Amino acid sequence: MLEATTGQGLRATGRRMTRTRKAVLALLERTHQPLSASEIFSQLQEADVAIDLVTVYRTVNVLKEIGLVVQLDLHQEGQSRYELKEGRKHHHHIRCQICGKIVDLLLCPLKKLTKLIEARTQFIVGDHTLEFSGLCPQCQ
Amino acid sequence: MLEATTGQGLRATGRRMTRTRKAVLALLERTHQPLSASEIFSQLQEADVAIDLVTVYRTVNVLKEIGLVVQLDLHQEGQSRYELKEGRKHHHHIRCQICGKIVDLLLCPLKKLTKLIEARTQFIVGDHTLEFSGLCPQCQ
DNA sequence: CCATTATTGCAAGTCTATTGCAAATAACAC
DNA sequence: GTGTTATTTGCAATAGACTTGCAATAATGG
Repeated sequence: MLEATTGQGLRATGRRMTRTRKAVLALLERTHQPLSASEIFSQLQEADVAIDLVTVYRTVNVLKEIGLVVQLDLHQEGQSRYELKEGRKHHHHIRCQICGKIVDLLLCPLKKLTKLIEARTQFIVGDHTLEFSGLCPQCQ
Repeated sequence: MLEATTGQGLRATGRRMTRTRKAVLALLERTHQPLSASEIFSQLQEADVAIDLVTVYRTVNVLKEIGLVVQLDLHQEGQSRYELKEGRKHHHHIRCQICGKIVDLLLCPLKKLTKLIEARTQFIVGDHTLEFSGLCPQCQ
């Protein structure tokens, strides 16, 4: 059982662990692709979990706020995707331009670069987005 | 005068250099920030150039297709921005989370990383997005 | 200048995501 | 378990970015 589904993080912020939130977390747990809100919606429908698309949006936002879920804005997709955080290290992704498959890149090369950018621009760097797209082995 | 506004790139693809396309190119030339479609629209209105928002969208798409303009998807902005290419080197940006100022980063550290990703994932890498956000010197 | 064909403006539509509000339900005290 | 209360949900409506259909307009080539 996911630590998350016991609801500590939620209750600690005055929120409740509900059936729909459990269902979204469980779906994200058994899915190994970052999912969009509409994908979460339709996959839960197929699994006979009654949930409104609006509730999906509200749920992923809450899960993001309490740090259980990460929001991804992949390269020119026009929609956000969500994946479980679950103590995983910060990482990036590559997405196949043809079949849409998304693969994790288990690295982030940007720590040194962040220092360099801060020195050059005088900004304080807060966050970054790094996403690749290309052709996966099957689609080449 | 911008090379672009003479229209070779357009005519070479069976397209025409029109007053509105010139106006969009000229605006992008004199503006040193990447602009969104709605910003292009409103700034042209202020400059008394009659143009429809729909035409702005179609124009930036054409300019992107013929390679005069680059489309940026900045970090969780929910809209695209456009900047002139004009022979400039591929580069990335940092955006202030408070005032929205966007500064060019005149570097791209990803050539070696691209090779590494191709070796590890067997993808052929086609493109990437790398955008930073943070606090600019004035907003700190 | 004329004919052809690309381009524009307007209206309507699509898609992602958000908000208001009444009804449902989880958490908690008893 | 029962009841109370605040959170959460579903539905409808709305917002914002962007696209499409189509008739009217305007740029090019002869």
